[in-house]
Amino acid sequence: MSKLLLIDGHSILNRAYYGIRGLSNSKGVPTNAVYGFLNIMFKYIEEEKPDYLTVAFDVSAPTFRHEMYEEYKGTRKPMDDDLRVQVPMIQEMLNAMGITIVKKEGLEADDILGTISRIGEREGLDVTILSGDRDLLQLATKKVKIAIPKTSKGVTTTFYYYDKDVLEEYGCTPIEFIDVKALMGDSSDNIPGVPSIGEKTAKNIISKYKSIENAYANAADIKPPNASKKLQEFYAQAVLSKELATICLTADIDYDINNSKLENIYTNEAYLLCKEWEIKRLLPRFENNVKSLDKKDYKIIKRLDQVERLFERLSFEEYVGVSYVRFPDSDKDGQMTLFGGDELRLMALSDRKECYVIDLCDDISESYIANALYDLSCKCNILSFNLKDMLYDFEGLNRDNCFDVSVAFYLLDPTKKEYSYDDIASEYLNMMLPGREELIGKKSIASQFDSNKDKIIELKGNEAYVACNGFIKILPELKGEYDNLYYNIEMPLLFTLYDMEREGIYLDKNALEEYGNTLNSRINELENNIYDLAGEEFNINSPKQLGEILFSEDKLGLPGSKKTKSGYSTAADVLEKLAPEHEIVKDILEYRGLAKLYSTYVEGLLKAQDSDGKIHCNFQQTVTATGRLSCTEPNLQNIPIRLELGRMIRKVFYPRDGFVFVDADYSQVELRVLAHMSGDEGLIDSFNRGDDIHTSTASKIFDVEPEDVTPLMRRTAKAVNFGIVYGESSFGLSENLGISRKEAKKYIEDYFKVYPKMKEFLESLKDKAREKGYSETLLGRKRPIIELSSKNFNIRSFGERVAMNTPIQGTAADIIKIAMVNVDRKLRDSNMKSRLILQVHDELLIEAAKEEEDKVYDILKDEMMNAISLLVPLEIDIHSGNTWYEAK
DNA sequence: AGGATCACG
DNA sequence: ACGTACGTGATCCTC
Repeated sequence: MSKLLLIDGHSILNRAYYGIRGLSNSKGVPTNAVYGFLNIMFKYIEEEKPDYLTVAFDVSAPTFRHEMYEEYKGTRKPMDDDLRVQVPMIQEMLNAMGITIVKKEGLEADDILGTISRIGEREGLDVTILSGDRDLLQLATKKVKIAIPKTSKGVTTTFYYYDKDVLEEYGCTPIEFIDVKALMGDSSDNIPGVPSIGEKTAKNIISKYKSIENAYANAADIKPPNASKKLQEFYAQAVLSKELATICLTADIDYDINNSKLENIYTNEAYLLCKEWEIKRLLPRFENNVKSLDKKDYKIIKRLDQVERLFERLSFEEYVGVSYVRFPDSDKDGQMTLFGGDELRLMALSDRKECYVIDLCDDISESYIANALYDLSCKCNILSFNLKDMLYDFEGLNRDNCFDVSVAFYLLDPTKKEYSYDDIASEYLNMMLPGREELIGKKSIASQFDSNKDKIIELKGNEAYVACNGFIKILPELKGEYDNLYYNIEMPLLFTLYDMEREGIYLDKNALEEYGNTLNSRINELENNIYDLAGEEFNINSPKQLGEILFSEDKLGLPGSKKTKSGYSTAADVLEKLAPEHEIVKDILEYRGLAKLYSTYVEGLLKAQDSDGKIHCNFQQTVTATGRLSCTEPNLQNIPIRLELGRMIRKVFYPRDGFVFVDADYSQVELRVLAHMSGDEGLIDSFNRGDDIHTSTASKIFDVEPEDVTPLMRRTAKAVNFGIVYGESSFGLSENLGISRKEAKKYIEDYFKVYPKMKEFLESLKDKAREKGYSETLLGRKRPIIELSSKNFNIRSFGERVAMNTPIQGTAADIIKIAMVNVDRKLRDSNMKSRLILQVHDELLIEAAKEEEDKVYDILKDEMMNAISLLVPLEIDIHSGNTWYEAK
C-alpha cells in the first residue's frame, strides 16, 4: 500500500521555530525554523517512508498561535520577524528539494490538507497528516491518520490518531469533534461558539446527541438547563461556528498526486541553499545522500610524454589554474621530519574546460615540472588560490603573469572568513563541489597521501578547476571597478609581502632569554606575594578563580565588582579602580603585565625563531574587513611599545651585518584621510599649517589659544578625534575618558560645531552605505555591511559605526599599500641592497645597507608622502637605529 | 570551541 | 530602552 505524507507547513515551521532558538548564520539571518522543519520532515520521511509527499501553506499568515505553550492557547500573537523571514526560505528549500508545495489565495492550509487527504484516500493511499494543530483531528478516518508531535522535557513523541483513536481519547468521532469545537468555540480561530458552554458541556452534549442539529432538536432534554437555554438562544451562532470549524474537503485546488512522488530530496540545489544559509549541521546528511554530485572529471597523468603534451596544449590557453601537493605541506609545520621527503607529489592544472592532475613518479621529476611551469608562466596567466605560498616552492615564476584567486575574491567581499574553492564554486559558478574537509577530513594531506590519494587528487583538481573558472567568471569586475586595486596594488603587494616574509628579521635569542629570566624572577616574587596576600594559592591566570579571590564575601570581599558577564570582570581597568582598596591588586596588575610579556612575547618569539636565527612572519592579505594586512606566526604587528618594559623587547630585533633599521611611520594618517574625505576646511587648514592636530582640536573645542591647551584638554581632544574615526559614539568616548555620557556627548557636539562639515560627512557615509549595502574607500575598496539592515538596535548601530570607520581605516590601508609597492619597486629598480621587512599598519621598517641609509630616507619620504594626493599633506616620522627599539 | 584578557595600529 | 567605541592575533582557561 502506497503512502502519502501531508505536512501542515506553517504549523511545523512554527513548532520548529520555538523548539530551537537562537540559530542564525554569520550574516545574522535566522535559520532555526528552517533547520528544525527539515529535521522534523526528515524524521517522518524516514519513519513513514512515504511514496508521496506534499506540504501545505497558507498564502499569508500574519498571526500565529503559540503552540508550544498551552497558556498562550486561545490568543494569537503577531508572527516574529525572525520566523516570518523563514517562511519563504523553507518554501525555497522545499522547491529545491523537488517537494510539492500547495498554497492558494483564500484557502487555509487546513482546507488544502483536508482536500488532499480525501484525494489520497480515494486513490487508495494511506494518508498521514503531520501537524501540531489538534483541529486537524476531524480529518482522521480509517485510512487517514493525524500525526501530532508533542515535546515534553526535551523528548518528542508523536501521537497518531486514526478515527478510533480520536474516539478513544476524546470520546467523540472526528466528525463529532467539529461539533464539540463549534459549541465550545475557539477565540484563536475566531469561532464564537455558544456562550457559557465549555469543553466539558460540549463533549457531554455531543456524545449524547451526536450533532448540534440533533441536540437542538432535543434541546428540551439537555441536562444543565442553562446549556439548554443558551443553545436555543445562540443556535444560529452555533451553526455558523460549525461552518467555521469544519475543514473543507472539497477545496478547489489543482492537485495531481502523481506530481508529488517523493524522489531524491538531497538535490544539489538544496545542498547549495544549506551552504548559502550556513545550515552546517545538515551538510553531512546531504554529503551522504546526494546521488549525483557535481563531480569534475580529472585526467590523471603519469607519463612524461603526456606531461609534455599537456604543457604544450596549455600554453595556448589564456588562463590556467594550478594547485599542487608538495611535502612538507606548506600550511603545516614539522612534517618534513614526520613524513620524510621534500618534494612535489601532485600538480593539478586546469583550463576552463579540462582539469589534469599530474602524479609525479619516477618518470617525472620535480625540476621538469618546475621548468615547464616557469615556461607556462611566460605564455599564459597562472592562477592559484594561494600564490604567496606557491612562490615558496616555485620562486622563479614570471610574476607578471601570476595571479592570486583568493585575493581577487577578497576584493569582491572582504568580510568572508575564508575563500575556499567550494564556497567560490557554489557562490560564483553555481556548482556544488565537496570541500577539503568533506574530502579528506581534518588530517594533513601528508599524513594520508598514500592511503587517500583519490580524494587528494579530487581536492587538488577541484582547486585548480575553480581557480581557473572562478577567476574568469569575475574578470569583468577585476578589470572593471577593481582594476587599480587588484592589478596595481594587491597583486604587486603580494610579491612584496612574499619578499618581506622570506627576508625575515633577526632575533637576538640570548638577549631575549635574558630578558625573560628577569621577568621570570619578578613573576615568581609577585606570585608568592599574591598567594600570601590572598591567603591561599590559586591560578592567577584564571579570571574565574581570580574573581572569586577578589570579590567573594568569604575571600577578600572587595567592593563593586564593576562589570559582570560570566562572573566578575577582572579586566585591567576594573582592577585599576580597585587598586587603592587592597595591596594585592597592584601586584596582580603587575603580574598580569609580566605574564603577558613572558608568555606571548618571550616564549612566543623564541618558539617562532627559524633555524636561520630570523623571524619569518606570515602577512595575510585576505583577512581584514577593511583592507589592512594581518600578521601571524608570530604577529609582529603587536610588539609592545606603549610601556617601557615591553618596549624593550624591540631591542632584540636587529638588522644583519652592515645594515641598520630605518623606520618610518605616518603621522595621523587616518585623521588626514578624514580631513580630505570630509572636505572640512578647518581640519584641512590645521593639517596644512602643520599644527599638532590634537592640540588644535583642543583649542577649538575648549575655545582657548593653542598655547593655553592643557595636557588634559589635549588628551580629551585626542580621544574625541579617535572617537570620530571609530564611528562617533558618546558611550565609547565616555568609557574611554572615564566621564559621563552627557559630557562625552557635549564634546562630540562641540566637535561638530568646530568642524561643521564633519557631521554631514559622517551622515553621508551612513546614508551611502545603507543605500548601496557597502562602504567604500577612496580607492574603491568595498566592504558590505549587512548589519545596517538589522532589526536589532545594537547590530544596526555597529553597522553604522563600521560604515563611518571603514572608509577611513580602509583608505589609510590603501595608502600604505601603495607606498609599500612603490618603496619596494624603487629599492629594486635602483639595485639597492636595502629591503622592506615589516609593515605595522602605518609604519614601514626597512633593513637598510649602511651606505644606502640616506637614499632609503629619501625613498621612504618620497614614496610614503606621495603615495596619494590629498587635500592635506601626508607627513611621516622617520628614524634609524641598530635595533627596532632605537629606530622607533 | 569560545570567552576573557591584552598586545598593537 | 537598548548597551558599544574601529581593526587585528596570541595566550590561557573553561566547558
